[in-house]
Amino acid sequence: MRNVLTIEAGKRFSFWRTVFSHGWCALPPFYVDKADRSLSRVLRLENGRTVLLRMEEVPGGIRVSSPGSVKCDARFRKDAGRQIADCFRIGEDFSDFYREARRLTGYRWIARSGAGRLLRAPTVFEDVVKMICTTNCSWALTEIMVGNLCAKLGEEAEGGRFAFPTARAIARSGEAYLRKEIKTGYRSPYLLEFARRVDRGEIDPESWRSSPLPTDEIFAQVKDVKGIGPYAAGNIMKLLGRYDYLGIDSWCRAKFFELHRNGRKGPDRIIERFYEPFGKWRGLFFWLDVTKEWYRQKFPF
DNA sequence: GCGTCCAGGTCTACC
DNA sequence: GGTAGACCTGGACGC
Repeated sequence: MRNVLTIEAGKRFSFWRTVFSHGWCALPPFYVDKADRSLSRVLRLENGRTVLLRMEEVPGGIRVSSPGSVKCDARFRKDAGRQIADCFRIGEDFSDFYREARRLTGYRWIARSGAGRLLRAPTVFEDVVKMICTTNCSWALTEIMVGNLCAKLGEEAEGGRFAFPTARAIARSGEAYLRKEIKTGYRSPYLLEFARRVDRGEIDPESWRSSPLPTDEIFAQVKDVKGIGPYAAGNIMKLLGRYDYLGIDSWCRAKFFELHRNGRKGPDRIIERFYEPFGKWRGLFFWLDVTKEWYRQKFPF
């Protein structure tokens, strides 16, 4: 294993809080190795090559190493460093969020622990495809769908691991193939249409991360993708760094009513009203509220 | 082992 | 604008 890069992340950064921020770390081409205390990921470089990289926590940052024979020049370091920093949201400013969290009783743990960064893929395309694969099914089925996408349509990297497929690879696969081999079921035409529009350049999801457009306009563009409804769009917005939407699913809904209404159920507008005072950070406060116990349960060490 | 039912989020048709 | 039904799969359950 060869050290290839160290990414500075600052004092407030928590590697494992970010890795276990939600379910993405369990979906290929991310791989958590609890025994090795590392997160691996297959990256597609700008030169078209795919590499498997291993990431581990070091004080104030992330150490990146490679099990393979990657040419570790300045161009590689810049490219891989940018992609990994993007996944871990290193450049995102959370100071306003932490200031708000410190002000609120019951939420001070957030600033103390460095929670709040949600792990994301290097590309918005991958995040959107994965989010469609989380809709209307169990998590086990999501794992099957994403696993098949990588293993059957992604490019092979070192160690028998696969990259996430490109828009072109999905676009060329066909609906029958997606249904039969990838097990994406009725979502197949949605995935196909999205991949084809991206491949043809009709939509540019990557521009959403840096877009100066108001949040509601980006939300409308995200929701314009077939197969993306309020839940999926709200969560994609969080991965774009905009936290105005809650992205409520059945699990979060049940957890909220368990935490705040002694299990008494009600309509979603009760949840929306509860988080309205949290302003532009409400989506993040909502997510951290319902998943507060996750970290203690999932943290491997 | 087989059949049935249910959960999960979004789309479309209909009122 | 609101609602019902269809979409597809895995898992739970009963026989």
